[in-house]
Amino acid sequence: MGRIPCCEKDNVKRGQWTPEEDNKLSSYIAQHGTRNWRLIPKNSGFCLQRCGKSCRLRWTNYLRPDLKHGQFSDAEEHTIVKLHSVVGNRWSLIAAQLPGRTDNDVKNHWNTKLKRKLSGMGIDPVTHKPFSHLMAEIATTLATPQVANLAEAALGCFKDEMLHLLTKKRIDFQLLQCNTNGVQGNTSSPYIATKHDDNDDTIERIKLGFSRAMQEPGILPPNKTWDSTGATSANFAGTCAYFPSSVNAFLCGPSSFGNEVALSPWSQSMCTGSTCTAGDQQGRLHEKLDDENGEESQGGKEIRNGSSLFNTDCVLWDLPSDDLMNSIV
DNA sequence: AAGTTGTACAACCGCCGGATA
DNA sequence: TTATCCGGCGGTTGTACAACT
Repeated sequence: MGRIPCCEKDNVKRGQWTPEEDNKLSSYIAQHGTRNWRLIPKNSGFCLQRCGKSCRLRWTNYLRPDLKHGQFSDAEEHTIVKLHSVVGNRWSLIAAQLPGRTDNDVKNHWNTKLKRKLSGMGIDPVTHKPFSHLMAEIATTLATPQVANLAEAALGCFKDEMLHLLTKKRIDFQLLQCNTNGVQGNTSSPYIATKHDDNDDTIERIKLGFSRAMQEPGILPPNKTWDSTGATSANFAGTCAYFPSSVNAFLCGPSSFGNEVALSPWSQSMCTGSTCTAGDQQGRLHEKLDDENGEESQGGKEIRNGSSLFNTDCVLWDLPSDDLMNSIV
């Protein structure tokens, strides 16, 4: 029963393709097409010691003559972000809307650049919503004791990033700001003064502030439904008041949502490693909550099947392209 | 100059649904 | 009918190179 294997698994070459191998593969496909990948390495005269699967990947991601190999244009990036807000990580669907780009190209570009850009703007790259919006949404669904746990868990996620920021050169910028114009507060601020010697204490202060903010009834009404259409920084102003400005830049995001995205040196830098991971976790939680509420997300069945996928007027992510395309780093 | 860290991207891995012997 | 393979997909890893310390 079944089929014969596509190749001898222990007799195939792996790793980088050589120009000679590329030439062999291209020549074969030029003559015979791409009908049956498993036959390509076997066919006489080509002697490609590659798995058929590897041949297919090499062709579709690199050798295909209709591929673009240059940098992504602003328009392409904007398209990727918009489509990602609708269909999520369905790279093949997104790539299908970008002639000459492969799903691998799109995926790599998203992971190395676009995701960071969004995070740097205070937007969760998974849900395409402001981080602060997500935090508030999650908090409003929980009872007060759970909020304390949430604060603990969230700060656990953020701790690495916080430590990084509080101990690296970016603190110098903050100190410089304080010394030169005094806008950020006086230099005796306990948050600013803890440059190297008091990281744990700083984290504890942040955690305490976060817990207090989340449990403050006036700030986050327990049963209040977040208005996604009218959310502004005012919704979170009370929460932000508990933190030093540098922490607010992260927890509370840009000065206002939507069209005005203020990119402080702090918010710009908060987009790597654990922060993005935290965002992912929040995004999944948000999706889970939506599912439990019986709401079919934009990535639902009709989207997944969808030939009419991109005819939708539902653009969840609607920042001006200039804001998006501004380089963060 | 050497070591470290960050970035970009090619390639691989494992899973899934459909096809096939 | 069923076991197995193929092709496609998304996630992850490996590596070369650049930038930084």
